[in-house]
Amino acid sequence: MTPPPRHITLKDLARELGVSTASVSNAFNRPDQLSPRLRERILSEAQRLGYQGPDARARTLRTGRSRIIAVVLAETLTYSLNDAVSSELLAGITEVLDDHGHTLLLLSGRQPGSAQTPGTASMADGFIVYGLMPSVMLLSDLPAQRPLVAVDFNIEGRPMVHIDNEPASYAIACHALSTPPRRVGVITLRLTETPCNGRVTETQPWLTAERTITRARLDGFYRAFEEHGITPSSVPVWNIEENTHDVCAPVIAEILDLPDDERPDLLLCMSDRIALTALTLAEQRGLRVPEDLRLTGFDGIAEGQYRSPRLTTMHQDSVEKGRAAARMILDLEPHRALTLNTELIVGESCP
Amino acid sequence: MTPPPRHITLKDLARELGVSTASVSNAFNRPDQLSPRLRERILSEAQRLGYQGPDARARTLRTGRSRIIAVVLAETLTYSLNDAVSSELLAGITEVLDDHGHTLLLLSGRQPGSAQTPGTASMADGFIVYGLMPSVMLLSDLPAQRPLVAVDFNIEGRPMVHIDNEPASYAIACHALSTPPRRVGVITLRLTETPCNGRVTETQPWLTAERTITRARLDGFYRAFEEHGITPSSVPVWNIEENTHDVCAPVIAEILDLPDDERPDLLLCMSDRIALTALTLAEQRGLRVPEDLRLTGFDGIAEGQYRSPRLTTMHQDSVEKGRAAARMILDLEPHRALTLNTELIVGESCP
DNA sequence: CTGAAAGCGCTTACAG
DNA sequence: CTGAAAGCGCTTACAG
Repeated sequence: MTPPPRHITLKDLARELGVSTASVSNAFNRPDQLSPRLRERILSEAQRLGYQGPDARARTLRTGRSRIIAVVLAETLTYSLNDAVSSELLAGITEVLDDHGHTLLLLSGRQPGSAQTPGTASMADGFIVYGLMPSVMLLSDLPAQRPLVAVDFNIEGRPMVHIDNEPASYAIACHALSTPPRRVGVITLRLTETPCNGRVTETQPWLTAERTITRARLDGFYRAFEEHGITPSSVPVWNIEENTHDVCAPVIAEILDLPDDERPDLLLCMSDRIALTALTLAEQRGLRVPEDLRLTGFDGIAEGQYRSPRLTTMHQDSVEKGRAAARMILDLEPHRALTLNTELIVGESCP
Repeated sequence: MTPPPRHITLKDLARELGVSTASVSNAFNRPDQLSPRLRERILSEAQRLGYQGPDARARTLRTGRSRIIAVVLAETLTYSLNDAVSSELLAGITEVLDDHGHTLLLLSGRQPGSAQTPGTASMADGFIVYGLMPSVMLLSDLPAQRPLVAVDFNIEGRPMVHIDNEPASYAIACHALSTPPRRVGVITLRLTETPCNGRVTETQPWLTAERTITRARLDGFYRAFEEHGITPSSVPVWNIEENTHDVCAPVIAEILDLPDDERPDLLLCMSDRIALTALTLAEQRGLRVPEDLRLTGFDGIAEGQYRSPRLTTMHQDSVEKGRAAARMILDLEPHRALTLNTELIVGESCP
């Protein structure tokens, strides 16, 4: 007896059974291409020898399809996995991929490591790109021939899934301004060209609307301000560099610790994460929400609703965004620019 | 002029340049194996022709290494991506993988789709398995020869990363019981053999300690009860089927809506998610925490600390768990059973 | 320092 | 219904 080979292959199995490799392959992949009896014989012998089925690595090279879809995230993977909005997007994507026998590979456009191995990207059959790429991974590093869907931003000539940020922001600002504030403030995300975690001054250049959705959201706020007799340039803007509690907290603290006659009594925040941080810090300072401070968020994440006061926010369906992007990448839906609806949620933080 | 080929390969490039395929391969993979001049010539011609570098699919077959590590999650991907604890684990894993040029593939042991394509798993160089597998994906479907690290449970003969659940639970229960409660209750996760979302009765069979970490945690609670003169069997136990707000809420509501003389004034919860849901529902009912109800959690997720009252909980470092598992799978650390420390966090929910 | 050649494990027209 | 043969795109000893 020879010792069993470390690694049994389809060819080994075919030789063992005295059939061709084609029949073994067909036994696993196209049951209609061989007699049930032969198939049964092949499958049971495979089981006996511990052959787990055709190797995905070889199949992928041969067929040109890996059944892997890569999601390229603009932020770090650590951020994205812990952020409610991108987690929901990923959940929506995986839901559709899984239903269709595909698997998710996570890539980051921001991680230093990714630069070392641009190669792995070429494993994927298609790409879903979420958010604008910063410097590290250039879109041009992705295989140009393969399908690609952009989420929340536009790539010339590529399908896209997004929401209409300007009208959504306009709507929530109008709701908030329907009760006139004494002083309104805005907290933005990634607005300035150079990093700025705090009050935005007149002199700092802003990113263009092509580089950040913050611009479209700010446009919506400004339109509402003007309609309510507020001069946009008179409204203070604070910018947050990363949408996490730890990065938000010092900026929010700075705002809440302003003297009473300077502190806004209405804060329009560009994410629920920011608004929730403001809520916590306000409570810690004994500021009552909404009596002393009204707050609005954006996104409509669960955490903002499973609490009291509930957040007033503009809900976007990130799960559906992910599903739609996945359906397009799998060609289950026509490639196009798809705009999803948003919905105002009125909670107690800004009735 | 012939039209440019759809897809340029290493071989095309070599022919174009009049060099061997070996030199082109070396230009990309082993700079020391050819003269700088030739390398430069190859690289610039590659750029000119739009060749993005050796195809990962072919390289993977040839070398036997994909630089992909699969994480197999016991829960659905949708749950795992939205749960703070597994998100942190994934973040820890990706951090290490990325630093070493590897990429993360997400597999679920619970998704129906996975069963259709057991093949994709064989793309991965190694596997990190998180939590006990339910019926759908059997561990035996994974390639037996490849490295595998188990997280939070034991697979005979395989390395593992976990925490010591019994002593950790004992410690937090002792802290809580140091102020004697009038009535204590326990809320568990996945304790019973058949699904049960609510009060656990005497007759329901429990999963064994090999099947759920809940048993070890309950053992810790019971040891503390006995030391504090409480008969474990007298303590009511409620079980939660899934660690989400929506599944927790009705069970918690049932507990909080008990008549005053039956409602526990101390609830030991097996996760922060459960305890946070209890906190919200208690607040909504005007129950004061900790005066009317003391609560402890488990896990130490950020959401429990960025609020007031902060949760009293047992912190486990899920990020480090992920890092350790990833280091083992990449052979950066010896394969063994690694037990991480836990730390009691005393918040206002149970001072 | 460079090139010719074998082969990773599979799938798929195609012929019988 | 079954089998012989080509080839997916690359890497790697090995010879020169």
